[in-house]
Amino acid sequence: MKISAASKAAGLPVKTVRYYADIGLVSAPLRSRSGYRSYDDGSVRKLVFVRRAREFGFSIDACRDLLSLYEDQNRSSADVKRIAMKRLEEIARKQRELQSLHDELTHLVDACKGDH
Amino acid sequence: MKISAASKAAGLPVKTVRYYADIGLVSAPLRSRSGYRSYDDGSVRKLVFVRRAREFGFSIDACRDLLSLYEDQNRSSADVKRIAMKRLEEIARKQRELQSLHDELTHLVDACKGDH
DNA sequence: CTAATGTTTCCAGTTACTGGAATGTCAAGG
DNA sequence: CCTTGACATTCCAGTAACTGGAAACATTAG
Repeated sequence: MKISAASKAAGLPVKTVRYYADIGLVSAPLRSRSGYRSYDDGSVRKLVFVRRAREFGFSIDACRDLLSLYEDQNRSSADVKRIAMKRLEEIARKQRELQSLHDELTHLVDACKGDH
Repeated sequence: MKISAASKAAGLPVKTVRYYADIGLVSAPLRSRSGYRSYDDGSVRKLVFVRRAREFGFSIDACRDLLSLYEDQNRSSADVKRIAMKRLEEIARKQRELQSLHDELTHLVDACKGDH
């Protein structure tokens, strides 16, 4: 799969996919003879994961940590769990905050139902 | 309320609060004799709103739009509703994406319950 | 009164892209 | 076979939204 197909599948701009490869976050597993990046399903899954994590404010470094959970077989189970749990707490907090934002906007919309 | 109290109440760094004032997103309603920014509850509420919106990837310009909903009395009710509804759709989408992220991490944690 | 802490402005640096130029590759049509 | 157009490459510069730090003034605590 060439870069534009991968970028489409991941929901990221081509530029960003190339950038992620440059900084060593998610690299294409190989290059074609002519130098084109060639992505497989595994790397696309990683790109999707990074896109979601980034959309919720996780830094590139945090994404690096999270991706390493998938890849580092030497990491202890407890270690993996600790990192993942910490992120889950953040996500739960973000979910609550998102709900507040949602409620505030809903209230705004409801206020428009009347006449004001 | 001076800037550090406002920043604490809003959950934003002092630097960021000052930055938001600089770019005219959320300004302190007045200055003390000595030039200190003086915030009231209304501006703190705006700061909290912006913090939440920013955390979910709304741009500064999008925040500007949303804040104007609170302030522009001349804006038509339908107009307000249209903008707010559009943002609500985005929020709903983000909620679904956040859930996917949550599920992926939960799966990771569950996989660690065993032995691997 | 003095020391510590808080605030100001200003300017430079950082993170994470994003746009654009110059160049190379490849499949399809004439 | 040739060329045209879409897609790829690298490299470098620019942008958005902060973030850190210096120099100077204000306020408060002891």
